[in-house]
Amino acid sequence: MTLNLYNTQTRRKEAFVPLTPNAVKMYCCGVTVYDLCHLGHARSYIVWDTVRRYLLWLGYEVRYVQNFTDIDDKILKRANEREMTMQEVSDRYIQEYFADIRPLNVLDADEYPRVTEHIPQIQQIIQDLIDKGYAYPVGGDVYYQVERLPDYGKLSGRKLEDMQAGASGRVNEGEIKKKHPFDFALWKAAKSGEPAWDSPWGKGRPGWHIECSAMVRSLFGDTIDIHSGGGDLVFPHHENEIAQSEAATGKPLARYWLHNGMVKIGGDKMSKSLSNFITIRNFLEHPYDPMVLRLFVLLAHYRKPLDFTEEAIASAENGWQTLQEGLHFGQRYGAKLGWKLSEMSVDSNGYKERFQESMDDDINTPGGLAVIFELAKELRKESNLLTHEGKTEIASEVLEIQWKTLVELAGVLGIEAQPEAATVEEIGEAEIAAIIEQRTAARNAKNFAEGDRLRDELKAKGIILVDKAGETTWHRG
RNA sequence: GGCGGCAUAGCCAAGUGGUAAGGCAGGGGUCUGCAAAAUCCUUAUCGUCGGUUCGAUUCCGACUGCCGCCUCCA
Repeated sequence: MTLNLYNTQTRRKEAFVPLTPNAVKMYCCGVTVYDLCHLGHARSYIVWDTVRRYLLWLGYEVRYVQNFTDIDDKILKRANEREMTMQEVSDRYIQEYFADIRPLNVLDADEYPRVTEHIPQIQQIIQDLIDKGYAYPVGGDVYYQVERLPDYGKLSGRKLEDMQAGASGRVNEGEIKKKHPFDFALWKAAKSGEPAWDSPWGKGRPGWHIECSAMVRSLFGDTIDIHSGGGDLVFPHHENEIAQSEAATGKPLARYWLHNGMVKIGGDKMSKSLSNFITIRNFLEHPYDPMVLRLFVLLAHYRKPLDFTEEAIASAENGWQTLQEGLHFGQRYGAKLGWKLSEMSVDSNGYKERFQESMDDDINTPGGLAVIFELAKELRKESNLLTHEGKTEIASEVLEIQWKTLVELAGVLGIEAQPEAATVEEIGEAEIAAIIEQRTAARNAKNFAEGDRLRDELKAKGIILVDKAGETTWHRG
């Protein structure tokens, strides 16, 4: 089986072959740290984390790097508003990033390079571009000259002459300095009061796109395997990264460009500028288990738009309950069934194969989840039988393999259940037995109202009664 | 204006040239005093119109609708 990934640059699914066998160099565009992360960020990092986990599961050695953009106009603005330094703002929101993203079971990156820590490398690549004639300094700024690169626009599939400058309605002043409207800043001259670094072109700071080019080159070398990010970064950000890096090195920047679809709310893209975003924090305050969000995201294919609705979340929440019951099976019944918890990797009924088949097809997580749900539902059923009937027809070893397969495959998607908390002993077994006895008496006397009342009384204390022929058993809900 | 994407059941969502996974929600039956659990059954001609084909939801074209990007953006 071969992993196929949809490459934005070629607009096709392509067989994934890393530059170095068994090792994957993956770079993901991170956040600009001036505010809390919203559900769009959550989707993006859950998706790329899942790709990373899948590659690991396939046996690749993955080096995953994700940057923090800690120099930016919006950070400066926020710093001024709050009378903080730029670094105080970015440090704060880097902390917040981890506080929000880690609970989603997104693995930490191997490295988190920051722009402010790569100024020399950035200046070096700018100098290289000037030396090679791809960039020009003007009055303290340095611009990339897009017309010098014949294939500028190859990632996003556009031509300079087709684009409408300023179509987004956000054109800055200072346009006159540029030779072409789509030339973009590699280095920006310092304005008074802003943090600035010395450079051959005067005091200033880096432009937005150059950081990724510089950090990729510095950490990985000329070419990486996978470069990922949100679909809204295709143009101009990634297009410009390609322009910079490939002009500077003469080598392809990335072999596979992967982009996730946007999260929508009420039909529109969730974004800062539309002020229609929900932060991860707001969402989890509901409260929802973070796994609900992870499941919601993975229930859709990563490249498609994902509409955030209450109904879809409710659906994910119920689905999570199902998965959780399957995932808890081992904890609940493993010991009782005499599992030895030995290492075994027998694939039962081709579950892993079917899972892999879906995931190999451009990370088709909905297909992978179908397999996971199948396992979880079977285990939930057996769990119910054990709880209510005290027995199951399925051999213990079979259940053990199924459960391990479930845990393994769910884990590939980063879906994990917390161990069930031991229930607080609000009520002793003797007391329960006494109430059951009272209830049995009431029921024998056809006083079902009293019987139901006693059942509800216990239910309120987390005790679920099950009437079977001749006896009533109980378990903690 | 340019580039790109999407349209599948009540909702979410995969997928395939030979009559469509999965999740959520719902309906009906068996069992039960009622529940719970189990179990059986049940809910789609895949946006519209053409074309190619023995046959298309799946390929091609047109149309309609929605969305994203065109120097803030995950």
